[in-house]
Amino acid sequence: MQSTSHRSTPAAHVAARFQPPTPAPLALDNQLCFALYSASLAMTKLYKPVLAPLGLTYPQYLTLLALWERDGQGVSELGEHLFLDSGTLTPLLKRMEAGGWLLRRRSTDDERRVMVYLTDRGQALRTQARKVPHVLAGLTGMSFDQISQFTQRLQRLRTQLQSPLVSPPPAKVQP
Amino acid sequence: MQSTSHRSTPAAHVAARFQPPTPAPLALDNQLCFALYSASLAMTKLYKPVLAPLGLTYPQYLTLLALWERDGQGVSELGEHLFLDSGTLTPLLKRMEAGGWLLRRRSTDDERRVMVYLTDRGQALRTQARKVPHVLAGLTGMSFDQISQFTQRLQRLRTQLQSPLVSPPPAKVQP
DNA sequence: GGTGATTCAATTGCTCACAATTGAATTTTG
DNA sequence: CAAAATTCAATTGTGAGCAATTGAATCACC
Repeated sequence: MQSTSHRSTPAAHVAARFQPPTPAPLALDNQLCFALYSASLAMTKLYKPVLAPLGLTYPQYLTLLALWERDGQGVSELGEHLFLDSGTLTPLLKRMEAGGWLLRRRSTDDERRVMVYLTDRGQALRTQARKVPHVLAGLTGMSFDQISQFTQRLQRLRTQLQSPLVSPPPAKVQP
Repeated sequence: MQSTSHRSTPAAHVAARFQPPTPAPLALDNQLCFALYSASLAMTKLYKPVLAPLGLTYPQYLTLLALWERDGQGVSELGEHLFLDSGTLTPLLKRMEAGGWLLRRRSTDDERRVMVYLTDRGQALRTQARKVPHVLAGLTGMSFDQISQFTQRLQRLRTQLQSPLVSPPPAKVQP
């Protein structure tokens, strides 16, 4: 039996283990996207036990970071900072409101907007959270400087991904 | 009204906009975790329109990459490669089976195991997918070398996150 | 060779993440 | 000012991601 690809029955698949070695471009370990994806999942898993005692999930913690930096943001404003949309934030914020971290109040100026305010409890947590980055920095085994540089590189990547280049600029005149 | 923290009523929060500037360690943009998280989301969004014509989601595409590299893996074996567990993979693989990309067959050797085999359709897609990394590389505006280096850095980070260091080794004798 | 521990995938329940749509509020235009 | 377009958050539906549990199959040990 050759390693060519005439295998349509389930039975034939059982022996189907050998195939021409995957050319490097498609190997999982050569994918930037997979390295990013799996590293991000690993980071979430690392944060989980640190945040669980505080009663927070990872995206909820990020939301608090954004609110500690600026209290009283609208939902979409918050979404711009966190790169999340209302479909994600609305239920998340409702859970956080139920948990007593924040309040959601419709703006009096513009009743379409819903403003998000930290409660005293949400404010107070900032003190507790101050050690979180240090704990995590310790867990990564990276120096402060390494972390800072890597963070900046990822921010640049994010920016590039968000405004992707058109590979060959198609000579398009105005329609 | 001072910027101290006696704000318990909703009304008081409406004016609560000014606070002592967040010390750098808690700023969203100084968090490695957030840079990683948001870059990963941005990558997923970039892939979406590229994969949608193929009928694949991003995690499904990663699963195919793993299977193209080695057909006929067990669920947990696949999970080790993708860093995902059965709770994630089982429904994902069922959807992919329903879509005709792969087959799930219980192993005859060990009936606890479920083996995953590509169908002809799943195999055939590899040819189509060959251009995907190039398309994406183009969109990132990074050179092949830059991509490769960044990928390796992220893999190292992932490894570090997965086996975190214990900050001060607690002098613990055997119990 | 039986039994107790282990190893599996599957399931359940919860939380994101996002596309697409809805409906209300606001702004722009005629 | 009234109609049309726009801007909002919320909702709906789908697909992850994972902790915890279940139940079957296998293995280890006596």
